[in-house]
Amino acid sequence: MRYWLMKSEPDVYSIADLEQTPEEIWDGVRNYQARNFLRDMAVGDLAFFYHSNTKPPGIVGLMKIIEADIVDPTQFDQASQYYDPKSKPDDPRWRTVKVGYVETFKEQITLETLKATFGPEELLVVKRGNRLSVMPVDDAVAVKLLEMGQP
DNA sequence: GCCAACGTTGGC
DNA sequence: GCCAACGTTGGC
Repeated sequence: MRYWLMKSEPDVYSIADLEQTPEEIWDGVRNYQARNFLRDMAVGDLAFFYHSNTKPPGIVGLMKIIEADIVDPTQFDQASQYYDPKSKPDDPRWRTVKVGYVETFKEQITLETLKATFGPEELLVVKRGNRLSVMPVDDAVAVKLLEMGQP
């Protein structure tokens, strides 16, 4: 079982939205490195939900991978902002996962706290200029994050 | 609103 | 295939 971190702008999609659903296809990722990480995910993996482009940014909760290797439907939807005319239905370019809500942390772990606790080599999200929206999290770091989120 | 840090595009 | 220009992400 592996741990991951996945970013979303809460104005677009927040952990409160996921809690209401409470499962969702994680669509709209259009970056090859992030897609490759999505491809490596397996059912049962846990992922930290990170709110980006908000004040303050940080980890707000936990979700689990409930279905792996899903074709992202938005790539064929011309009405979607994620529509990709170069992707062919018989050879979809963008695959993703379905996530399920697990919990919202009592307190958000802010980016400021993350930077104070972890180095960029431990946790990629604290690295300056990092734009990757999906990334792996080491077991040891994940265990610490879970402790921080569940005081 | 600014701008660093990329990723993508397109001319050559 | 190179690389300048452009666009986007996302913290500040």
